[in-house]
Amino acid sequence: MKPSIPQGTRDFGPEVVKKRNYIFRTIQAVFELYGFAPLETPALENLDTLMGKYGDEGDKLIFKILNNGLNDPKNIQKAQLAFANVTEGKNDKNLTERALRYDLTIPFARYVAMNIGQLTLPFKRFQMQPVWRADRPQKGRYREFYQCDADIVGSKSLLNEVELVNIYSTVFQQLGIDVSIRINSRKILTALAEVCGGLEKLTDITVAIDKLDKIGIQKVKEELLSKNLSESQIAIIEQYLQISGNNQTQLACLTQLLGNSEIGQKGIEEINFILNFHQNNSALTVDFTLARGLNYYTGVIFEVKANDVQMGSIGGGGRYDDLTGLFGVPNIPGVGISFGVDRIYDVMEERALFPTTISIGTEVLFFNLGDAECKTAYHLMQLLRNKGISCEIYHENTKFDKQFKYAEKKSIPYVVMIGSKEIAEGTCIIKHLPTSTQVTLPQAEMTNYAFQ
RNA sequence: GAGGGUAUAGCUCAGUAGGUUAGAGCGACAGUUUGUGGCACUGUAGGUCGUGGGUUCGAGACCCAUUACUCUCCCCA
Repeated sequence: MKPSIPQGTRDFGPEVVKKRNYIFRTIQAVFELYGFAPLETPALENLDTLMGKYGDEGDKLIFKILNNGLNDPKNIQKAQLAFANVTEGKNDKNLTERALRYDLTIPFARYVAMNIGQLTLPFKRFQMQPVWRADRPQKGRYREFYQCDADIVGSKSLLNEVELVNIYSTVFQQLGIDVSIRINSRKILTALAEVCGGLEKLTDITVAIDKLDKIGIQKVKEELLSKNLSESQIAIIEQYLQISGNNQTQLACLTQLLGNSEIGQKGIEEINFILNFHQNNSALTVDFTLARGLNYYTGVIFEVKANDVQMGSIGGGGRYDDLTGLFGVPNIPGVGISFGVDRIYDVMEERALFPTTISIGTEVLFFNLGDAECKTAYHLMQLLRNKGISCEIYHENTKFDKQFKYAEKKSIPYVVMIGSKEIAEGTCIIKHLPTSTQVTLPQAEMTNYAFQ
């Protein structure tokens, strides 16, 4: 049998894991710096928990897990009936009642709803775990990928949004990725829908205008036309989409267009509040075409894209006013952001942004030059390890050539050579491979040598 | 869910209008070199050309099917 892994999943080799961990470490350190506490939830959730939370398209992409014991005689009939239901597009508990986590936000909401009595609000948590989507894989899109989320629940304050923007800026600055953080408010989009065709058109409108930079104004208009919007309504949307200029100019134009709408005004105020805190943040730009697919957002929404790289968004998030209401605990507002680690990795790889230092593993290789020599070397090596220096000893007594090549291949900068001559003298040779220089030291002084 | 592309050695790929024993570079291994690697030279190993069928005197190449991978659209991190 030819070994393989499922489509859209990946193995991560040692070098890749080191680089990924660098990203995780960076993000986690910033999360902690801003006062977020860690949380982990199961890979599996009850299907009920997830269904209906991500929109119709989202529901289709949830990986469902087949129940066990379907072949048990007492289950067979139920299973067959259930299967018929499923082929009609419905879910049936007799066939599947668990699913793989689709994102980290809904499981978090579920956790908050279950533990609301124990939590001190506002509750700030971060979570870095894989999620699964039954999507067709392509560039920058995987079926298993990691998200790093930070959310705050139990606070309506826009200060939270301000903080989240700061987290985005800090992380991407530390990683060296040049990004633009786009910001909009669902309230503004709602106001637009109120003016053009009513709230039931909100999704159609947002989906269409979200594609503007991809398909152009003409195609967007065609799509809106096909969704039964009138010419005059489309004209307003076109005006809306043509808003341009710097952040202040755009807001001024928008106020003219939607300022009469109460909810529109609120949206504009929100954006203004955040911009005021970030006057010197050139990465932050308002973008009224930003919509975001997940339909639980109700307020400010974010999306982060790497500049000058052909890649979908590498982060996103927004405010949701009543996510826990879905689980029976109403009136807990929340806001959060997410980092797409896998795409961030791809961007950093493409841009060669990983520091070279993160790939260093073993620092010192001890040569194996015979039984007695090996024993001496081994004890010296343990002394070095006790000082926190990572060491290896070559696994067998073979010629220098091989041992050098091993060190070179693993990018081990130092080798320590102890042969019969050194044993007799009580010395050792430390050689630095990159510079091809070496020193001979008494063995007792080796642990004081400045390996670096 | 819809539509493209690719599949030849461990890796990256050649392979010309179908014609004899399927090639290169890199890598691996061995030697030149039994206490000093990277360089160089020499040599060795490694492929039922994704799988199954068909056309043909003859198929890596052409046709059909199938599988895997990859990209685009929808949607999304």
